[in-house]
Amino acid sequence: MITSQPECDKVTPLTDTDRTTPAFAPHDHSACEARALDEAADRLAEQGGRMTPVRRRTLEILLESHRAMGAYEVLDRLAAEGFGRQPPVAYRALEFLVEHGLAHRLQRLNAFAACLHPGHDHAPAFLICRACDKLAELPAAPVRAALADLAGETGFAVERVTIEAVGLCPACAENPAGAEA
Amino acid sequence: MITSQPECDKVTPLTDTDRTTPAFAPHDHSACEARALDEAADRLAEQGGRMTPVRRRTLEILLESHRAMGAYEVLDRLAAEGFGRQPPVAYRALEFLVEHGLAHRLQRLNAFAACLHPGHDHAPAFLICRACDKLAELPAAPVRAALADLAGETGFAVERVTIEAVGLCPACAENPAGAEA
DNA sequence: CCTAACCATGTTACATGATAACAAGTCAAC
DNA sequence: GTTGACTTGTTATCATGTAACATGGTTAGG
Ligand SMILES: [Zn+2]
Ligand SMILES: [Zn+2]
Ligand SMILES: [Zn+2]
Ligand SMILES: [Zn+2]
Repeated sequence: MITSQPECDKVTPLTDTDRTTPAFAPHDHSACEARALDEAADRLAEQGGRMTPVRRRTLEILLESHRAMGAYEVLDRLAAEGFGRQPPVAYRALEFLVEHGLAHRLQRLNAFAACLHPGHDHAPAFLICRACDKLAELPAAPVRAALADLAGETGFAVERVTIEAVGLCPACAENPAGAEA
Repeated sequence: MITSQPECDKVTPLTDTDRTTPAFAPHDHSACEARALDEAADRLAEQGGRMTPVRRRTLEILLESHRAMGAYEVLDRLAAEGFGRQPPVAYRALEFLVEHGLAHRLQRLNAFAACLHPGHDHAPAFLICRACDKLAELPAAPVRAALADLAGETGFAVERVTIEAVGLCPACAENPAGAEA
């Protein structure tokens, strides 16, 4: 089950729970954040991209919560910290992160989220909690395989797939009021 | 294979090809269009919605091509035909169609497309050709099942899923120039 | 028939999301 | 130290989506 979908096993050993529910389950988030930043730096070194101040700060902002953030929400944060206050500032940093596999774009929300497994290329499925806005990345290989089967019958050549589910995370399902931060 | 995913078999018998590749394969499109309109009317009768002039015209516009259209593109068409020229006119009609299962919203494109199988509730996967912009609806039951398995492990309760693939349709794969209309 | 309630349609104004085009600063290579 | 690639910033504009309100039609009761 694990071998079919390579996940981050180079920097820190992860339990099975870590792989699929890091956002919903309580966890040591500062470690979570630090690990993602480390892996991001590694990945950029391999790829040749430059981790500049705006880009790093943008990634840190995305990593603070397990939520997707709108570009303008990110921009406000950047502007407040002395970076530029015009939309392209945020869009360019976000675009860079997405292109280098350090963040994902969420189509359903017109928003962006830090990638939790930046160690390698991957195209996960997302679970978006409509109550607390948290986000989980799932290994989507089986889902993609099912889709590829169907598409193959029609002769359609799939290049990129978006798989995003909206629903309730375990915490919010139990406690329909405000879930814990 | 067919029984697990109910598809339109009440109005016109459909071949297997009709079910999955109506947009990419050459076909009698005016029949295709007429059938979808009929089924839409039936469905609305069951549900109690009113098929008013703007709504009908909006659906017809979406049905003309097997493409997704932006709300403002629809609005231009409506305005040119004497309907209102302000955004809410188009958005309201489109929202109505989506709510009643007569059209779909494409997240990747910020756009809308007529449903080709409005006979019943369904949540298909979409194949979007990046060359000719045509669109196909696939029965997504197997894909959804694969996703439900994964989500179930995390305790996440999936409510709605978006599955959209971008790629090349058979015609455009053969002929990278402009495919036939 | 008249009216109240509801819904559909239209408007204005605004909020949010995204990009084009250009100017200026940084930095390494030569 | 100058060239050239890249990064960051700006202004201006476009695209997408909604809130709030006014008007007009349909319909059920009186
Ligand atoms: Zn975390
Ligand atoms: Zn939640
Ligand atoms: Zn057709
Ligand atoms: Zn095509």
